[in-house]
Amino acid sequence: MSGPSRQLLDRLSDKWVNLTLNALADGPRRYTDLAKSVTGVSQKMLTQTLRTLERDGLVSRRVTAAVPVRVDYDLTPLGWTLMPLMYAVKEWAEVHIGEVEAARAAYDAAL
Amino acid sequence: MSGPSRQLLDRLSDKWVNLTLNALADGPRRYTDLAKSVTGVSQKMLTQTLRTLERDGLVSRRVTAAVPVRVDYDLTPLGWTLMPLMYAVKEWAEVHIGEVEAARAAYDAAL
DNA sequence: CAGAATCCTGGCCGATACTG
DNA sequence: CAGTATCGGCCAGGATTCTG
Repeated sequence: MSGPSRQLLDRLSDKWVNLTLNALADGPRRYTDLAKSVTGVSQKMLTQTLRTLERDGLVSRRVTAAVPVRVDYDLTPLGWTLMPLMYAVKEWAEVHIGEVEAARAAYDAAL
Repeated sequence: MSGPSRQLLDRLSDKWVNLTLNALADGPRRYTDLAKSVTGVSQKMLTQTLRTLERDGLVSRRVTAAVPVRVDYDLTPLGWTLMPLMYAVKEWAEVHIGEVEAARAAYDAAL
């Protein structure tokens, strides 16, 4: 595998992409809400991740003129086709973390 | 989401994990074969990725005494439960790269 | 063949300050 | 509120060399 789709896979493997997409699974979220629900993300990385996802057509950005301004992010139809896969990976991690930790313990004990 | 399963998700989001797991989808592979089929990976990163996957119980490492030595990597039963998800993500990238590139062109044109 | 060990650097990313 | 801009440290990871 190489070429453009390989670069896209690299992007999907970014640390914050899965978390951001999953945070949008329940519908539109405001910027500050995302910052809170994506644990550990810095302002810079959240903005950078959202910009990239927007440019790639996975996320939409809607600005509501007001004081202060309001910005809502949402998954696009294309983004929705990816979300189940991201969710499945996240779920896999939660379901199998116990087995992984057991494997680590066994591996470390064998040193 | 936070805690141990979050760390595991971070590891699954590593750049080389998806590619390495997918390279093992068709059965056991030798180290050098993996180095060739995982395009762009350095020896250091391949070894590091394989070690981590082995420690996490996703990949097995079998050494055959010979001159020169032979090492085969394979998915464990646990690794096999994750593989379909990694494959689906890789497939998604290949199927939707066109739409993503179109979205990028549209985004850039709107500047 | 399958790594281990070392050195070194680009760029990722957090922290901080500022703004419409 | 939702960002942008800038600076600097730190380390991921490439290149190289060496070995069982």
